Amino acid sequence: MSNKIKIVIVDDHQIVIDGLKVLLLKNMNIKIIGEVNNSEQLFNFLKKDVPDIIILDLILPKANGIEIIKTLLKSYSKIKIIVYTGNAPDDMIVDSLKAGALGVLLKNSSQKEIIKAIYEVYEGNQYFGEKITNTLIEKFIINSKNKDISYDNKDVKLSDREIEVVRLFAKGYSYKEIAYELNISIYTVESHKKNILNKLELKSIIDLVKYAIKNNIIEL
Amino acid sequence: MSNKIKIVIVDDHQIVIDGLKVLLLKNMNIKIIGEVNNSEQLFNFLKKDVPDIIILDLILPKANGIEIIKTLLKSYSKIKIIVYTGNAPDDMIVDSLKAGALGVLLKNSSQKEIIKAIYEVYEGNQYFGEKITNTLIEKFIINSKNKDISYDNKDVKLSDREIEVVRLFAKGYSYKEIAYELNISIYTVESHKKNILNKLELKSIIDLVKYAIKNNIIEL
DNA sequence: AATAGTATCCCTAAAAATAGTTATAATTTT
DNA sequence: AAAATTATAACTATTTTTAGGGATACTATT
Repeated sequence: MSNKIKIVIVDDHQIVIDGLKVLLLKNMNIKIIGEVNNSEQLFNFLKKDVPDIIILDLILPKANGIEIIKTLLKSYSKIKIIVYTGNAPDDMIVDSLKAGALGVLLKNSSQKEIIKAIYEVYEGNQYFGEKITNTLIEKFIINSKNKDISYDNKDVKLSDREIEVVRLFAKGYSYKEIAYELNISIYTVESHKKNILNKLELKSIIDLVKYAIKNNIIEL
Repeated sequence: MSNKIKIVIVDDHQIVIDGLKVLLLKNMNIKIIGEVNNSEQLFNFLKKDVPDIIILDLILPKANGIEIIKTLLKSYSKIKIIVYTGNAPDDMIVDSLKAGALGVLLKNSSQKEIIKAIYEVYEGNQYFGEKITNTLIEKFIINSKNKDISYDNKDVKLSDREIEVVRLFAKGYSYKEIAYELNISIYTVESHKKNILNKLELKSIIDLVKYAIKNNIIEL
């Protein structure tokens, strides 16, 4: 290998970056050209230098990992993305693959696995860490076949007002309380909720709570 | 310092352990005597060797960090605990302090901070990482003053059946669906729910969903 | 100028959830 | 052996939520 594989690490936990650095610096074919803690820093960095591979933590503060992947690949379609995640829910991992990530590693992966993932992904192949369950891969295959269209629709954005309504629902407020809090009619709250559920293709308030947590609208 | 400070690291992400090891091994006064990935391994380890300080990730698979701290301090009251966490919600951090943790570090802490935390906590002092907000500390102080009693009550354990009911509620099932799923009467589901809410001092299903997520009963 | 989206409000019937109680058999703990 | 907990079941009245509609005014966007 004449040129080293250029890598950027994106993780909000410094210790993870430090750990990865120590681990990857041992390898002569790999060069870490950047380390950033959030998506903003990442996009700023890319203006200056473009890596072959980005190792991306899916769960970053105030950012949606899936959105990052999509935005990234729109502008830099040649960058290979390895999702490197600790506690991300299965669905999110599946979504990241659908968004275009090539590799998935869990944060309890061994050194060997990480290196292997980098080589595989560098060649343009998919790589799944050992502990990525078959269930998850199946989910991905099934979903990617028949749900590719509906997935794009999930790009919908809620209006400020709607987000406010979601926030209050997720905090456990009733229709009545939300109406009072926002100084609007109970009917309006109903309408908002119906619209929100439609937009997001969700079924119930329970789903709304989970959505609110996933999207940093409320704190768990 | 004649004897080295003995430390055990508890984290389900190997990379975090690796990172911490590299970082702490530079320091001559500190010795890592153990590294484990979950609470089971931790308690097994402690049967053999007891450290001065445990660096504990609050969010571990299938375990409640707060419970770990309480159990730990019951049997090993001299161990100092530093909570080392990435994405744990504020309330959980507050709870960990109330449960007896001495230090709190976020995973984006600098090396200096980590070392400082270890020294401080070793001396028996509290230590909060730089980015621990004042709001959080205030929360802790306020809560610890007037809510110490009600906190102890939170030690309540749900029965297996109750956990099952929580799980289904948190997945968005209705009373009817739960009754059908568990082959019991809708009235029984009602009773269970009422008991659960009472026990946990929760108000609504929304709270139940959050409880289920926090306690790893469902995946987000 | 037409279209799409946002924010607001209204109505009703049916379904579901809640609050307040009670009760009983079985099991576990003290 | 007595007390507490668990799992089950029941009833009723009230409140809340859901699932169907429709409707108007304002703001962007095309």
